[in-house]
Amino acid sequence: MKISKELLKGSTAIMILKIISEGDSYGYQIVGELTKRSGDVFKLNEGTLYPILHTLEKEGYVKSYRKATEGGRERRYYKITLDGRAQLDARTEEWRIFSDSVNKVLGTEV
Amino acid sequence: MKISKELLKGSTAIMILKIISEGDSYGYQIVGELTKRSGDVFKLNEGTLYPILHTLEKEGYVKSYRKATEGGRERRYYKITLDGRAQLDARTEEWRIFSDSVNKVLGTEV
DNA sequence: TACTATACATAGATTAACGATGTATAGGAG
DNA sequence: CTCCTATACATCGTTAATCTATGTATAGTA
Repeated sequence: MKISKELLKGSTAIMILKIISEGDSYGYQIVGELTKRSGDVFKLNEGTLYPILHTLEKEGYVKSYRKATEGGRERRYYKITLDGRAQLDARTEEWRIFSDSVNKVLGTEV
Repeated sequence: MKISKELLKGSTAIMILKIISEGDSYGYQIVGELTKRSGDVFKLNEGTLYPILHTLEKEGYVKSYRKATEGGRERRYYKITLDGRAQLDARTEEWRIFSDSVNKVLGTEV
């Protein structure tokens, strides 16, 4: 099923931050990881991903560095900062409260 | 906690439809019901609610009718249609898949 | 009589995600 | 060697949902 892009709003950045928090990662890898973990539900567009990464860096939640593969290809890796970890915790809690509340209204609680 | 408005996007219309599905309801009542059920997490603005109601009606998911209270005050009640019920089911399922997927990525599963 | 809650409505601003498009390189197929 | 595909990063313009602000009007209360 294709998920409406509107549902996605506000939750994409935190999922990206979560993936980076588990180990330095680069753009293309993040897209793949998100697709895999969500069971093909989320297929992030590059036009969505890269601006988010730039914003996260500008806000100080991640730091990037360039590194070459064995093949000589350059990649831009992202590393989470302390501020980023705090932000991740806060937004994860926010997600929990939000989704609980929606479930209460919809009556889809377990 | 105040929930980021971006998280809300895409889930508001379905919550409104759900409330109407349980009994004819009018604007102001819906706002109050949503606030109550979510435990004060969702406090919908009127500027958000009314355009959504108009859109739901234009799409054929609800039908409205005017009715006066004992006091003589006019209210616009909304009633869900058959199409609206089908839409509610479909979007509820979409929400379930979406939130499951976010939880998978965030590792917040039970 | 004045204020507050109820009740509905619309306009403009903001913002996130999307699609389209562009650049460049590595690796494999032919 | 050449062409094609996958990888890798990037930006621009569009779309859409919500918000804030503002407006109108009436019922009930102080």
